[in-house]
Amino acid sequence: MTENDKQTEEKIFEAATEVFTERGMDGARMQDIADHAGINKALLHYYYRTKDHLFNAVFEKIAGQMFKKFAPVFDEKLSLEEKIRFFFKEHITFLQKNPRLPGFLLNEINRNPGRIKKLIQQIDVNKLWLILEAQHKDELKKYNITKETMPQLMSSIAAISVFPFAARGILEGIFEKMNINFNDYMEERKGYAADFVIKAIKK
Amino acid sequence: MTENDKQTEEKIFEAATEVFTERGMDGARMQDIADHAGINKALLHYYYRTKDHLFNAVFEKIAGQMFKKFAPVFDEKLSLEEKIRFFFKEHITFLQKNPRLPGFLLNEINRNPGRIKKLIQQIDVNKLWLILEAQHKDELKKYNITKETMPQLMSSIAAISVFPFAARGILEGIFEKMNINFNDYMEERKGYAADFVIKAIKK
DNA sequence: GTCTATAGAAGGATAGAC
DNA sequence: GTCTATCCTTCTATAGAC
Repeated sequence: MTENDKQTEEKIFEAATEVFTERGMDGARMQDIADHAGINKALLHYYYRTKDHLFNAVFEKIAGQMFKKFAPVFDEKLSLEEKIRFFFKEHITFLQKNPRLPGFLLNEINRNPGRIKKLIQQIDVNKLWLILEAQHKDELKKYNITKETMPQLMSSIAAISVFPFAARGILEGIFEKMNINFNDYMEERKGYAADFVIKAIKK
Repeated sequence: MTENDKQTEEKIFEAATEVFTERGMDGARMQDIADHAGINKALLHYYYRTKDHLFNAVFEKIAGQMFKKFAPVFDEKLSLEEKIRFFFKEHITFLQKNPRLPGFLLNEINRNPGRIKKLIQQIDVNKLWLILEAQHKDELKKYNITKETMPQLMSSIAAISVFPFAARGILEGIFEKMNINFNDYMEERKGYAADFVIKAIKK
């Protein structure tokens, strides 16, 4: 693969990411992607054969990025409370830089749940619980966290972080009349969300 | 409009709701809608002229239903805590019966934020706050709720209720390995979410 | 590797018979 | 009001020249 190859393939991938996240698989047009990449439609097929191949490449990259963002929580040598603060700060900051990813992913997974299966299969939830339990054995006694309520808690944390971006269009519509800026709201949310969750789970 | 008209138009609308919520505007096919309605493609155009008209009819009906579900909270003669319990119970029950609505709405609003503007313009957020304040003047002192933090709180409540349905594909993938049933999880969530939020906002 | 031109299929919309 | 047949545009994908 020559240097020039690399550049073109890269340009196509970036253009495809742009267009797919903006319009979704069904709404995206190969012509539009070619225009964004500043090249010809035929070249897309030369590098990626079909629209489906190109989409899958983009989807898997983005889905991978998204899930990776949850990982550091299980490595960091932080208290449970610090981990929660760390997560919201990092995750929301990531989403501020990639605000369209949540809507894109949620939608495409709904259209085709099988797409995400492969990625999810790699996650061993029971193992993650054991890690958390080991890391915070004593600390856990201060919180209402059990293996049984983990799904409720985890999905609530994800919801609080991800939902505002997925529902951005609605929120901005409402905020408009209250003179609230979406970015200010998200900035404030990093701390609010952490306080909110920590308070909720304390015994 | 004859009785027969009514039946056909109704059948079309129901079929369109089914197909649009399942595949989205871009992914839906007029032929598919016609098949679901058990009629001919040309009839769709006879009743709704274009795909766009038909979609808008479906979208506005669904968006209206969704927003109406938030209204009773401001009418009910309940304590703040009871209102929160009432909301999660009612809203999640509604979504259990219409599990694809969240994903559909969030996605279509992202594709075209202007679509929801008209509906949102009718909501007077400042007035809603005044109502809440009047209804719970004394009670509010026991909670960390101010006009300033209302957006954070409201969006968190919506998130906790709506997100699991929008992310259903991901959650079911994860739950599968833990032998958790999505419906059981949602049933449990009605109470969990209420406890969670009430705890979080108590002073 | 990149382009132009075009094939081939799909899908929205309409004409016209009944 | 409902159907069949068909038009016409759009879009993915490929052939073939350079």
